[in-house]
Amino acid sequence: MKPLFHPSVDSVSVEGILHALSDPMRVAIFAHIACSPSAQMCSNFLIVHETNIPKSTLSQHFKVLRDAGLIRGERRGVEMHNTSRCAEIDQRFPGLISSIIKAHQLQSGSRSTSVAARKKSAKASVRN
Amino acid sequence: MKPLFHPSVDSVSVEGILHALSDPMRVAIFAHIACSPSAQMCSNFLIVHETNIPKSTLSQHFKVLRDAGLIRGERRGVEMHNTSRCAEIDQRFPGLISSIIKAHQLQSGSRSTSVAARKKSAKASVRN
DNA sequence: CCCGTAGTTCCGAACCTACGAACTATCGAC
DNA sequence: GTCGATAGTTCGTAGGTTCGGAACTACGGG
Repeated sequence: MKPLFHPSVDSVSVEGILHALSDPMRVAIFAHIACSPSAQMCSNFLIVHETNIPKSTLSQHFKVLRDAGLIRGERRGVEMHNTSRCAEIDQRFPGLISSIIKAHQLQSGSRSTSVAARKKSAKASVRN
Repeated sequence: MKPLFHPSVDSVSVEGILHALSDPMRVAIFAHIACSPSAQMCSNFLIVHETNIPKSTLSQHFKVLRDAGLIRGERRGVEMHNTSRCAEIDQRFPGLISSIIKAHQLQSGSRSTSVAARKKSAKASVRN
């Protein structure tokens, strides 16, 4: 099988990171990985079971996060172990990731909006 | 003419901000506005003259930044004055904006890549 | 070898984005 | 007032991106 692509630390771009994290599903996933102490496999997420998102979409989201350099994926037998690359990135862009995560948690704490609902409201505001 | 839409401070979302700033042209514009002490009208930007981007595209970029709650636009006669809403946002998401701007400057400082070239390279990496 | 599980790839439909052309609004000159 | 220039917006469309179902690959267990 094709080996997974991971960008080198100094080829990750701010735009790439911001793009990857500008999706509610992906920030949620990334926040989960970044916060958890141990590696996580793809499908063991609250969000995944809450929203029963299709596998293909999920796979894409993980790919985007990998391509942005935010996470590292490692095949372990049949399943995939994902770990955050926070430390590396923090060295290149100090404080970036942590302040995004902090803001994300602040938001999801203060609002009772679900992950699914959030996306629509974002698009609705465009039409004004 | 239709009055400009600006979201209230507490209806701005992290995703919206990240999306708006995940475009090289828009971060550049926003960084310029955020750093400059006085209001700026639409077309007085280095980037605009460097890349001679069409007006319609530029207008869209400004709209995205406004809709994300990052800037405030004010019609002053025939031209438009844009000011950053950093202070307001910083109150809601402390440190978010400043760390993004810092990262952006760090990147554009260390790399000699032009704004125009950056976008392509981001897309090229997807195909691996 | 066969089956179940975990992910990936393919592809069509829906959605988003860039930019030229046509439009609106305001100011200044005549 | 009307003509023209300037600064932005809106519209339409071609090209690109994303979502998700169906079909596929990889590995492990029985």
